[in-house]
Amino acid sequence: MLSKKTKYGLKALTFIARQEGEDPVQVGEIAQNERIPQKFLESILLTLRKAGILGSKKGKHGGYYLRKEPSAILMTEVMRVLEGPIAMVPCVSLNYYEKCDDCPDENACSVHKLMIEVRDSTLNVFRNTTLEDLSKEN
Amino acid sequence: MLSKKTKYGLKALTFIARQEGEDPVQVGEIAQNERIPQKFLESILLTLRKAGILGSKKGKHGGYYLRKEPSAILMTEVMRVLEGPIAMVPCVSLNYYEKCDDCPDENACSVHKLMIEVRDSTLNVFRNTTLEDLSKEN
DNA sequence: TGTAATTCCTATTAAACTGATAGGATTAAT
DNA sequence: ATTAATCCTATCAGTTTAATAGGAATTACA
Repeated sequence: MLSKKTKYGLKALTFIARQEGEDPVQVGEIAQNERIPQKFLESILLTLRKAGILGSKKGKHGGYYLRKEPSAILMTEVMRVLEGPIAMVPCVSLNYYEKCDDCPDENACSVHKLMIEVRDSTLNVFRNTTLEDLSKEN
Repeated sequence: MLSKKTKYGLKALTFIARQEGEDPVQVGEIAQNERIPQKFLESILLTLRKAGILGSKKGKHGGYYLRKEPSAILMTEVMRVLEGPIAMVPCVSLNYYEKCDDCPDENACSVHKLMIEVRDSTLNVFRNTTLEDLSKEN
């Protein structure tokens, strides 16, 4: 399941991308338009900022803005920040690899084989989708 | 993340498939060989039986066996039984569709678009993988 | 210089889910 | 009968998720 955190985060990024060129976008405005609990959204945008995807301006008239062009923001990056590893199993993760304690031989493991395929096909989608793609109306 | 339930279930099915042609395979044997907590595995195999993937024989010399050829058991079926919907979001699920309460227009939703692509690519893997594929010694 | 508006940070919470265990009922072979 | 297996229900501790609360820090601007 996709967590609400990720869902909200993606919606917020899309919202900001659609405003681009103007002033920073405020959490309150996003929350209202996308029907996201504001306090929850605050913490999500903070995460995206710490990950370097968003920048922020504090104080009155503050808000959030993209650090890169929407076309330069890949879903691989966003999903890893919000949802964590893309692989469904650590023993198949590119960025967060971990050996299974049970499995004696990874290459003989049927789950391992299957999960590599799932990872690759999902990765293929995320690598070929940018925030710009998400932001297109239609 | 793939649940342990699914991971254990897949390993167990693979184990049974590799024995095929002989007597029913006992939970204890699978548990030992695959290092799975036996009681937990019992409940998993029960689920697979109720879903029609496994058959069982009770009492002494009892155990579990496949109801179909390994080559006829698709990962779509197995994964749905063990892990639930393949889609990461209900509004994109083929078999368990549910509307989002927040989203006013599904077709305008950026998350929706992305998750359809992920679903399709994952589905593509599961539709083209059978238990026979998993069971091949590499 | 003060006030309002905003991000930033930490802590807490209720509910759900996960992984596992416990105990015994039921069934079948010998 | 006895033994060995599946079947079934309940329970539990731990983790995660989604959300809330409260206020500190920062900035615009009158």
